[in-house]
Amino acid sequence: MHNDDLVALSKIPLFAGLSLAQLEELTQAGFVHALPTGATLFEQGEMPGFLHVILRGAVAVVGTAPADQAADAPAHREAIITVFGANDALIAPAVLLTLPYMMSARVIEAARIAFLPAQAIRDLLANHAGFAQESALMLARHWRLLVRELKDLKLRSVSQRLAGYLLSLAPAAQTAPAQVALPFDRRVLASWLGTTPENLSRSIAQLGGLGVAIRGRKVHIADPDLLHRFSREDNLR
Amino acid sequence: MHNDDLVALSKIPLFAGLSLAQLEELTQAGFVHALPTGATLFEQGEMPGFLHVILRGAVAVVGTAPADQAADAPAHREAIITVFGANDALIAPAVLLTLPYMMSARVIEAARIAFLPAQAIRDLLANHAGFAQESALMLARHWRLLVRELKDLKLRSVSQRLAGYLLSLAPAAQTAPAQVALPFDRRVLASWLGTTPENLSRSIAQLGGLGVAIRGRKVHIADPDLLHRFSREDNLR
DNA sequence: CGAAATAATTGACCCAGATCAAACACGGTC
DNA sequence: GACCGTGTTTGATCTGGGTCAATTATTTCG
Repeated sequence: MHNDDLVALSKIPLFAGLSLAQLEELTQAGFVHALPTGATLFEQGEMPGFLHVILRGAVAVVGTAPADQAADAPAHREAIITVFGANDALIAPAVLLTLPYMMSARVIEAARIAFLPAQAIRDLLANHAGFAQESALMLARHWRLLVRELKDLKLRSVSQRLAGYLLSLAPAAQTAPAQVALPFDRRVLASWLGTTPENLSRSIAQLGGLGVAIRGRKVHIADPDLLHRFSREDNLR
Repeated sequence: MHNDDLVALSKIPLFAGLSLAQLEELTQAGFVHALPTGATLFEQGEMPGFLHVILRGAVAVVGTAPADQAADAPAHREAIITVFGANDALIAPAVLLTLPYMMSARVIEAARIAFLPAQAIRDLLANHAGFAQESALMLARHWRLLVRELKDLKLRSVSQRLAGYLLSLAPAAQTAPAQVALPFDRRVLASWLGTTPENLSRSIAQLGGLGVAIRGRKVHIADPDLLHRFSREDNLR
């Protein structure tokens, strides 16, 4: 494993408590891969072999509906459950519990990813108090992310979710007009927001009436405050 | 705190690693309340003061949409995000991270609940390796529960979710007809499944065609296997 | 550069599930 | 047993968002 990668890992809170020796032992049997958009890290149902840590890029975690084996096969559906970015560890729960993945993971933005052996991670959890503590805190944060998605899905419309998402891209600019860039293509964005590309288009058009102009991946938000009120977002993260 | 309660707590994996002395210290500043259906444990937005552990009964965790302050107030919506039962610890993430609750908690089945001071829990996380490890494992399990709900919501119909829920009530009876009882009233069930009571009724009627008879809270499943195929559930928990 | 492939938008239509409203079905209580 | 309130079902209608299909950008690449 390259030294830069080791340094990057050591800066992630989850591993910050490890001594250099421990970190080197952990990465001994691990490796780093650069993966292009579209690459699959693992499939739903597989047993986890590694904890994946994203050093750069982004990975979507997608759930796939059990295929219908009826004669009129209806194109197996799938949905992005959540997206992980740089410095995130990918699906620790399956790794820690030694249970099969409930979802598949696909690279959606060219990524550099560390593969750390699952057993070594489990050993760390059992033997390293600091690691266990950081694991708990990380999992707690991840839990809250999912809760937010669940609340969004049950309580807000597609347009509201889109509005909220656009605001989340803008760095805290509450009143001044903001200019942001969409990090993903429409298909990914749609699936993440829990809708279809067609509908996303319509929602984008709808937000035009609230001072949002989107051309390509460039987004101009004329009045963040107005948008925020429309999105009906609670501030709870 | 009553001694029976102490014993009950000590049997929960999360606290199993504590010595008797540590457990007593933890419960020193805590207490146990018996709460009727409808009681509220905490509200969305509040800062957590306690970790709640359910000794008996059940608690629903509900997200509420920010009220619309427009003139035509549209009855503030809310949705059950998940339900916790006996031996579950309620929303450790907010407690561990010292962040406001993202949801409210309401008793939906007469409950006996231990209130453990949040700060004591955080201290345990920092100082007790076994507790930190068990916390991580518990949070990992909870994460997978939410993932399942998210997948269900995005990929399956109300009837399919209902079918899956009914099967989850029946203890592993894969082939033989099964008789189960709904633990909650229709309103709660509907909200949990992500629908309305009216629609739940219709879904119930629909399942009649698959050998499911529901009268009151008694459910008779004539052919669990048929129901299972209809529900299109993957076995991933 | 221009053709082919891919991505995004637009339009027409459909459907699962929500909403509104009314009719029932009960368990309690007196 | 009659009364009342709550919980449940049924019916009619509406609608957000999905699906299908055709069109119009964008890329990608020879």
